Amino acid sequence: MAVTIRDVARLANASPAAVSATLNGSRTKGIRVGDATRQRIRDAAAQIGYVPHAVAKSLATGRSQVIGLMLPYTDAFFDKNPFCQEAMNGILREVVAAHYNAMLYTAVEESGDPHTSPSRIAEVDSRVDGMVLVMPPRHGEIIRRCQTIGMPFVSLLRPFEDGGLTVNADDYRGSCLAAEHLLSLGHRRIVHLSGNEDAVTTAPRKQGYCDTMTAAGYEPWVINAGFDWSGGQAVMERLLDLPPAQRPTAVFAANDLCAEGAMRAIKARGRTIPDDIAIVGFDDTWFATMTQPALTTVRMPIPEMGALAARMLIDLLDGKTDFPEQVVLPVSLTVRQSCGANAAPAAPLPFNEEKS
Amino acid sequence: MAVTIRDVARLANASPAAVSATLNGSRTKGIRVGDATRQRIRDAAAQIGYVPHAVAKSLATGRSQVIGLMLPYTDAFFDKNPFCQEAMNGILREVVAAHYNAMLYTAVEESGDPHTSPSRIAEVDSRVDGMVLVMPPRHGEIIRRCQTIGMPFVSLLRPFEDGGLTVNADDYRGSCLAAEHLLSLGHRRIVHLSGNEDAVTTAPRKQGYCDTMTAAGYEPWVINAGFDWSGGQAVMERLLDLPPAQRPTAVFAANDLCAEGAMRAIKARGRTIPDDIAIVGFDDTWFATMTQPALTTVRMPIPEMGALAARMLIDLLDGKTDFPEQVVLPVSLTVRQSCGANAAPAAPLPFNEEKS
DNA sequence: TCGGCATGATAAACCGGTTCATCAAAGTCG
DNA sequence: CGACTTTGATGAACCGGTTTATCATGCCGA
Repeated sequence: MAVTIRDVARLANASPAAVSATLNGSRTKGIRVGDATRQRIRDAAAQIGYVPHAVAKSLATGRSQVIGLMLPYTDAFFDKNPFCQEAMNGILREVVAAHYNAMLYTAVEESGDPHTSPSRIAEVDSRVDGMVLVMPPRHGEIIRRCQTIGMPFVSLLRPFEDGGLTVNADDYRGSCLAAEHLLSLGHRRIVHLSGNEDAVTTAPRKQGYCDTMTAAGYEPWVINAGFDWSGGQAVMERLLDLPPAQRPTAVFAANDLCAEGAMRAIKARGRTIPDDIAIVGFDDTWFATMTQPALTTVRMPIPEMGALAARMLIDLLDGKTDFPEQVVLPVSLTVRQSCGANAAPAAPLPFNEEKS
Repeated sequence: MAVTIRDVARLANASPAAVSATLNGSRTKGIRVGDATRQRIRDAAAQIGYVPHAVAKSLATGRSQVIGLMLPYTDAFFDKNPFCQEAMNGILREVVAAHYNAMLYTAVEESGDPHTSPSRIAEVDSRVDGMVLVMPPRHGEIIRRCQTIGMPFVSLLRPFEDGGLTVNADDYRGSCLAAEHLLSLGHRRIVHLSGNEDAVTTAPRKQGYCDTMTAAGYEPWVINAGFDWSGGQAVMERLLDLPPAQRPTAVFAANDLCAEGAMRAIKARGRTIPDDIAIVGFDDTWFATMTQPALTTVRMPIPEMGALAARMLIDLLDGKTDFPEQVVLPVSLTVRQSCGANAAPAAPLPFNEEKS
């Protein structure tokens, strides 16, 4: 049923070798094809609708032109968090542009079933030329597997210590920006809702906040809330139970989602944002514009980070070696309404704006 | 470097055929292996860490255990709309459970570059056993390609007329539910913001609304706004310019995103939802719980639809044939605050309603 | 006229699995 | 005991490409 290279060869009165060389451009090694034959082959291929068999080609060449995407498969990330979506978007842009394809792998959190999970990791197999690892759980295990079978990989959002090429954002600096911003608005009792303990971003985000607070002469105040919004909500509810004098006047959440949870708790108590409590998030995913009020948040260039990781992997596969092992992309602060720095449209105070 | 089946055979003092039969369970046809040999082979394989070469296996068997996912690659869908994310989530759940893998394809809206797009479609190739088409643009073209090369496929959210197996939700019925609900709340001037003209869901959603309104003796009122939130916002702004007596008292948007846009416009004018204008959306993606107030919307079981589509494809690949060509899943109305039917509780509880 | 060389082309050996056809040995039955 | 079946095992031919090694030819200069 399928039309093979030998069919084309027969029709064009040529050899399979000549067909292969012709259809793959002239980058073939030892095979020379004359112009006349070349033309006959092209015509024949077009005539019978020849399409190369990608699997056979892959077996013969040892390259598949496919890169694997390893994503976490938990509600908090894959399902509900726009982060993965945006990262994937950036990755795919590069992958498609480089004429590669993407194969999806999902890493499960816990290997309760000792059969399933190792087998899924084992599937880091001959079908892909390399891997982009988007902060999968059990990252070390996966990396070790890649290393033992010689699979090239680039990690997105993972600690350098695990080895390999990594792309990260400057979490520490981002936290400094957020804390400095809130301090500059006059806040003193600023609480930081920190993220999942096992995430690589949690420690530097915590540290940046703590260092900034301490340097300014104020007490750091950290409560773990996780990356999910329910965590932010639960923690915020407890904080609102405190007597007013001990209550925070500002919240710096580890995450946009967590910030949203906190905002819900605040609004549910009839408090207003940013007047009663100011909020700053982290990530600047697309839905940070959708909260009420719109969320002031630290901007990570997520799609760009994904694109860069993919680009690095593809370069690596093409034999390039002259790039840094660890890339840290800069972050910035996107100021919207939730922090109170921007006057709300209903009550503008245009004369108070100060540049500094 | 790589360890092959022949290495295992040599070490175990057996033939490649025996190794293949042993490691693939006993579902092999003509090859019989004794218990002793079987054990030797298992030991040998474990000892030298044999991992089957998926590409070679694929070439030999003609099956790759990979299914292709064709997704639209436009901002409105892939980037900003949780729909694709949720559908993908459902699809992946089934794919992984069936020990398949997923390969990602992106369909671009317009083939401005005549080179890129056909080649991407041509990549519906030997690497996948079947395709799940998630409402890709230029659907007909892709389907035709699948049909000519005999690639099995299942479509998600596409017209029956294009042929093949399809999974849809009952858009028409959903619109009826929404319109009936608003009518029952006493609304008469209900405007429907309709979706992208080229989307398959647009017509039935429009129709359900119109039929319900007409049947109740009221004038249908449809304005095209598209699926993006900016469209909803722009249209709503124009509507708010109308004199109060002509202004709609309720909006039924084709989409949660579109509904959010409309809500923004309303809130920006200082109007309140649902007291001044009631809102109902469509889809019930996760962020419908995040709007302020929480959005009343028609629930499509998106992950379930994705899972079903994947399940159908896998069944098809396994040779089953006894299922309907066209599946239409039921929809329901999720009543939250934006329609005014629920007295707005001060404390929203939307976090727990993930299961239904 | 002959060696050297560039050109055009091909047969055959891979890549790493699966599976068909064949065969030896052992067990079963009349 | 001979015929027949079952069990255990294997060599070799696939799958559809790529690539190496080899060869035939024509052209050049000496």
